[in-house]
Amino acid sequence: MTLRLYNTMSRSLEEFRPVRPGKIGLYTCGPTVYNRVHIGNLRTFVWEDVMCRVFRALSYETTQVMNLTDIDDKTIRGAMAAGLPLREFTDRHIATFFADLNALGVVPATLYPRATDHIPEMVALVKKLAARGHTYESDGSVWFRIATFPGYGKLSKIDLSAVKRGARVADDEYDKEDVRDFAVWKVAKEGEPESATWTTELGRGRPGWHLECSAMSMKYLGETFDIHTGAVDNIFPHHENEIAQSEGATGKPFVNFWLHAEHLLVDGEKMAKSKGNFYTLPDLLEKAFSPRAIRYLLVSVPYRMKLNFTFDGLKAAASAVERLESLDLRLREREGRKGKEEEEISLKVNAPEAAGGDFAERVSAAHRAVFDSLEDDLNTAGALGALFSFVKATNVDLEAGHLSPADATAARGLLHEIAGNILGIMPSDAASGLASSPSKKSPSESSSESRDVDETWIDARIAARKAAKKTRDFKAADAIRDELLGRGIVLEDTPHGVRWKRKP
RNA sequence: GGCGACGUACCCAAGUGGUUAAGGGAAGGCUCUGCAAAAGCCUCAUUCGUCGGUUCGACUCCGACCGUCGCCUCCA
Repeated sequence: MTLRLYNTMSRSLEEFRPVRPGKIGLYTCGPTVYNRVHIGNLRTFVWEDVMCRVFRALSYETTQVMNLTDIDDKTIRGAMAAGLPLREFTDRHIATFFADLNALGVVPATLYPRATDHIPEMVALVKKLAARGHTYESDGSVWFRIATFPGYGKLSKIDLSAVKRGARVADDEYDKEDVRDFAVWKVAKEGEPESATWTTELGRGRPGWHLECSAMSMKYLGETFDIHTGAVDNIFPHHENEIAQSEGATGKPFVNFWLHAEHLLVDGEKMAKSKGNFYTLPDLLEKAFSPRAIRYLLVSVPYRMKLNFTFDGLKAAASAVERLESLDLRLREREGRKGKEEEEISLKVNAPEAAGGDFAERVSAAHRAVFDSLEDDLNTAGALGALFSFVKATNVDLEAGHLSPADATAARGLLHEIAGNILGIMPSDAASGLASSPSKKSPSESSSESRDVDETWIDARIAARKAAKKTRDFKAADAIRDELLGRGIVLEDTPHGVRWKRKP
């Protein structure tokens, strides 16, 4: 199987070919940092994270650049409302953005360039466009003249000739020749804060939206690079304008593969603050859902499908994650790390015919099945299906005593490789920063109080309960069980002894 | 109006021109257990929105229709 990706430009599945063998240059459209990102945003960022992990697992040396758009109308408005300098205002939102990514176990991008750190690059780009005759000035602002770029509309397939050319814009803020034209440089306006104004060769003002992505992507990835992603709403006008700016300036193809994630809906509707169905990550964590369950839900629907977010779905996701963790726990016990008591029993009971080579083959078959799905346009749902098929088969073997400790180790290896390293819904060997259990604390401030009920105390209580059971004092035993439950500790009696876990 | 996505069991969802239509959740049953809980197993769509067409054969290809959602203005 080879990697195939759905290219918005061609509207078809294409075999991926990198510009430079073995390497991938990836630009993932990042947030405008004026508020807390919502779970719809996070769906896109988590998808992009999985994409990077898959690329790296396929041995592509992947450079991921994600912009932070920290200058535009919204950030200016926000800064003014907050009474803060622009930079200070956007710093705060960048901090919560990273906190959210970290809480969901997103592996950081290679680079997070900020628009305001690239004013000179943007000015240079505008000058390049001007030199090639793509711009005009009006009232001190600089506009991109769409009419000079024949390919305009090729990504979105929107036929803008339907829009009346030369029509005076209903927009009373700016003057432009053609409704389709867009600003690459906006002249400073009355009342705009000093902190959001730059004095450059283009005058006093600020860059237009779109420009930062062209300037920064080409700076860090080259004038032609492999993959550019975002959500579907970016297709027009954002990405369309990026193409115009970039190709207008260089005369070269800008991007080879355009990938776009579908939106997340809540209860079948577009998420909107006015509808009361608007959620951020802290909103969900407060409801005691684990980051892993949230991530599972986001990953369980392939990126080109709309994802209908519901709390029922989130509960289902939490259960699915527990199934994976249960298997991991059982495998760990089979590996014999949980004490000699179990060891003796297994020796007595099983004398297992180790599945050995057969089992190794099953593991690699499962691995192949998972990657067949992932390489098919990042089909995460198919990958999960393959993973869970393996989970079921492994449970059956485990139950039948057919797994040797070495088999268990191999199975755990696969589990952690796929669910951990690739999908990020279990802890991986590489530390991912993904919290294992829900907590009331927001990811930004991780006060670790109440989290740790002392383990030696738990063990002591379990021992006491065992003693009580031995004397058939079930009342006392049950009392201890309830006591532990009250502290969030769930006991499980298994044939091999008691084990416990924290209540999810 | 223009562009686009989607419609598979109670919910989520993969997938294929032709042997038994993945998987997860829920539900029911069973095993285990002092009782529980947890866990594991088993069961759970003769059928893939509707109607036509192509075909020896379609859920999968084509067309129409119905329905849901989105973009076309800021938006992940």
